[in-house]
Amino acid sequence: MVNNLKNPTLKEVASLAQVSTATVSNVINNTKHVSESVKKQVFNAMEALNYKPNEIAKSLRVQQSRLIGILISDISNDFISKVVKGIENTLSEIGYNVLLCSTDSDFEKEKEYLNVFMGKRIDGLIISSSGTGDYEHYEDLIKAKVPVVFLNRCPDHFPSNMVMTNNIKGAYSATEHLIKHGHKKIGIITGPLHFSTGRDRFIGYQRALDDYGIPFRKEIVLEGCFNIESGYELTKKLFEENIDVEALFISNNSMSLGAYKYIKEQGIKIPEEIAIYGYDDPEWADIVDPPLSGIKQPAYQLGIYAAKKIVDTVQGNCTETRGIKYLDPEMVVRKSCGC
Amino acid sequence: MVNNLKNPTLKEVASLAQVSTATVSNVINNTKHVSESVKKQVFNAMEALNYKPNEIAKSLRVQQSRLIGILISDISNDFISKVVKGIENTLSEIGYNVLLCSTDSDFEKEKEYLNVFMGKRIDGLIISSSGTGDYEHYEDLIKAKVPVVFLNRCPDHFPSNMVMTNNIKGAYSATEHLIKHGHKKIGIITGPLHFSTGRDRFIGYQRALDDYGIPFRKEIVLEGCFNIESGYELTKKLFEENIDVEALFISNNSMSLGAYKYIKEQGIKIPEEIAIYGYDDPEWADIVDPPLSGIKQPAYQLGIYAAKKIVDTVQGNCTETRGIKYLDPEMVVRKSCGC
DNA sequence: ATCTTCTAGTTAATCGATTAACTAAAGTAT
DNA sequence: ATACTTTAGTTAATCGATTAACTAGAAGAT
Repeated sequence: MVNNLKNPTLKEVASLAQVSTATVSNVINNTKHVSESVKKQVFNAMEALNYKPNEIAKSLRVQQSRLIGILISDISNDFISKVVKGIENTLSEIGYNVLLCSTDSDFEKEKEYLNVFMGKRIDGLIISSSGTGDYEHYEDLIKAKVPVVFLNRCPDHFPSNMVMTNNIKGAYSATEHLIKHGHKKIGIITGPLHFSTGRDRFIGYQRALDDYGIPFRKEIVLEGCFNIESGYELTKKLFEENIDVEALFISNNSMSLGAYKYIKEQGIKIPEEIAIYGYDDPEWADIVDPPLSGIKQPAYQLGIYAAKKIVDTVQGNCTETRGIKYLDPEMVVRKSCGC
Repeated sequence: MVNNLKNPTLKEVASLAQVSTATVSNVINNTKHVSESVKKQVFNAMEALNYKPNEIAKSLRVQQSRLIGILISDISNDFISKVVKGIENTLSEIGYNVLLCSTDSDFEKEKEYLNVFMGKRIDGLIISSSGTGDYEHYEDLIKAKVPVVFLNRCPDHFPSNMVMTNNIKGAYSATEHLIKHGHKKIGIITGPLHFSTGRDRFIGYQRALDDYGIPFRKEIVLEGCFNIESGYELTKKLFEENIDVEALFISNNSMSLGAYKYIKEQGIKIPEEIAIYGYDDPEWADIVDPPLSGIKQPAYQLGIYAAKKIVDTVQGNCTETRGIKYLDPEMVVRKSCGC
């Protein structure tokens, strides 16, 4: 009797079907013509043994793992998880799988993961991470010629393709909208300015002020981390220090949540006492009071695009090495801005 | 010169260090005593070539992939993504990696993924999925002796370990709390009753009514899917059909969001016109008006526990085959219930 | 009838690691 | 001095697939 604990091998299938291993392989992969009768024997043998090809052995031989790594800072972020969903759905359709790594923006962890990725011989990598803006550790990837696509947060001088939303444009629209409501004293709660997301949204904000002739005031730029706590603390600071501001542009979903938390606690009125325009369009945006106006990023689409791009690169159908694709964000106007 | 496009192999390291491949392997894995001088030669050679062991080759030889599959319905769900984060963080520390598959509760997709998993020879699998309550397709896993841990949604008669929150208890507490507010007409918006989560929360609800001598009324049980749309539609139905209800227990975060959406739209007053207790504790719970009372599940902890369990099983340190671990949910009382 | 081409398969090397079995040299006990 | 252990390494088989190179027989061309 066949050993039940071990998976049957191609060799066993071959011997049961009374053909060579080459023939079995050719049947499975449709790589050479095989007569119908022999095919049938092979299929029968596969069926009888409940054979499942060992993809590890295949990977070793053909030198590709069919694995795409995803390096992200935090899978539990609303926006990121939608991106990942887009990536996963797309890749699985093309026959690739996702190796997920969540770094918590920890530099050391990120470095370690890169080594794991190289060890597992991933075919390509999608990166939406990096806490510090320090990118030396990506050098190894470049050396090893691992195809990389950067998503949303992008290092400046890197021979890799990038996919991102047009953050400058989005932030510009939000700020412009507040200006059109008649506000001149518009503050910003921003994430780290060494992230491209943080920086670009800040630039959009600045540019809108500039275009409308509103002088830039350094004291109403509040920089923190892209998380709930930071949103809360900076809003608190704003009000406790009585900073002279009528409206606020907030740079991402988590920070908006934090801001709302403080504002609700204190019973401050939106938009009367402070008008708000956020970035991102979290699912809770239309059930809070007042509903949050935001800049909706096409998260799922972003994932799809990144997935397609990395596969194209892996398969050599994409010769571009520093292409930047911008997807446009969308204004979702609700009430928090004063509309 | 060494070919730069290909990763250096252990053989190349061996030849540069002028030792056998066995010795290099022993140095890397610390499997046999090797003299300091030889060790140094080997390390130098590794360094010089920038050698990274090929984990695929290793996997083939030692017959383990160090890969754990995760089969989930939707990574963009708030609760699930936290679970996944817990799993990933825990596994990566023990040297395992996560192969992520999101099924959208699509039965065919799930079947396909199981095949992919078997092909990739994952060492173990964590499942929190299955749309239909149909579990035959897991048979193959059992046959192939792939260790499985079920998370949160669990089939009834399966020789696998399970990790879940005590849904009955959580739902009981929520319902009991509404009863103690003096309500007798308490409806439920529930997910599919063929999911163990749906069913157990329903049971908890029923049991609480029973214990307090409140007669069960079939017409105030509204069953739908665990998503926003369903929460919205069922709430709409409730009010449009003028069903006689003072309070509502809502079975998960997405459905609560949908309910709030409808209620806000219609300007219905919570808790005066309808008191609400939800399941889950989404991040927006305390910024909506009134803040949502909920049953908080230890999502991250659940992930940690499942990860540890699957590794223990894989490594043979866990002989249990049908252990069920319940983690307790926690009541978070805010204002929507009437407090 | 002879030579060429085509068809349907087989044989065996290969991918890059691990590891059981072996060996030569040095150390130790009697 | 002899026999036994220990030490520090090597040799070669192995994991399970793919695939280039080969082969025997049938078909087709002249």
